[in-house]
Amino acid sequence: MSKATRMTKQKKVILDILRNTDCHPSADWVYEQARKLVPDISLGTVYRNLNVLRDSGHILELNYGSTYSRYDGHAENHYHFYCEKCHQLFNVKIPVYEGLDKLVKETTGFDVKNHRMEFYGLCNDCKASLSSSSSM
Amino acid sequence: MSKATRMTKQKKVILDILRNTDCHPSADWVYEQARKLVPDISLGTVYRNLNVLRDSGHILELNYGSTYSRYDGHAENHYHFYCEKCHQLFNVKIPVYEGLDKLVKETTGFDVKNHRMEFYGLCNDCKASLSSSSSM
DNA sequence: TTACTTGCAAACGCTTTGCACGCAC
DNA sequence: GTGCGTGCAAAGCGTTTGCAAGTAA
Repeated sequence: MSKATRMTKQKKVILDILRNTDCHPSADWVYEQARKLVPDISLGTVYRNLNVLRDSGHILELNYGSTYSRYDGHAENHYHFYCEKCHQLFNVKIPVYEGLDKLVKETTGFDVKNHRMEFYGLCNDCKASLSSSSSM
Repeated sequence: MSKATRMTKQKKVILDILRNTDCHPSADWVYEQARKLVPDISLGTVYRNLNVLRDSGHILELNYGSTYSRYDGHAENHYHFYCEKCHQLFNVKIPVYEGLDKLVKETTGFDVKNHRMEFYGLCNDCKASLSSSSSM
């Protein structure tokens, strides 16, 4: 399906970083981490590889909630929660409703391949810091 | 909840445009339409008002699927379908699962306020143009 | 009158890209 | 050896913002 895709040191490092984190980092964060292992890696290379890995289905690009994309090294579909105060992304551990794709396919006639769902609100820490009036 | 919010000619025009279209336009498209009614309106004003209207809950900002935001003048929650070929956004007419917010609230403990869902795939036109091999 | 809103244009921030060199295959 | 991937830096592009003038309340 995709082009040759040569496995370079840089691409391997980027994929490893994403696979071994449970947060949903920005391209810049990945770049900072990658520099510890490949000091002369460039930000352009990070972006290029993130796009390649996204296109080949190895990672997810999450582009809601803020002005920049975040990436997720776990490509199986799952839902996310976005905290509107601290802007963190969390995984939501409820089952993915596969049947929804079929329902929408029947309703619209479109060729539905997958779906995404994001929940919005306040995470535990931010909820607490609000209810205790001002925390500092 | 929000500031004074003065009703200006510009803000009214922008809201009217969004209320009276069934597509999900970009800021630039809104700007082009608004110029027909207020010729000397500026793009900065369009962006400022879109943000004000979004913050006051009058419109939705949809920022998935591409590098720029689209806007929806119908603020009640509903789901969307994004065509990966022609990049159009469509409304999906299935009921909104309000219970999901409660489920996630119970699962995570977070203060869940709302959720969004987007389906991805090919719309009817793009599906047809693919199945007929190459249309040109 | 007051201070929110505007038009203009410059600046901003994230992302992409052109180029020549380097390296995986 | 071939041509895809890289580092570097500049450009691209959607969006935001500082400022002085305009205008809704």
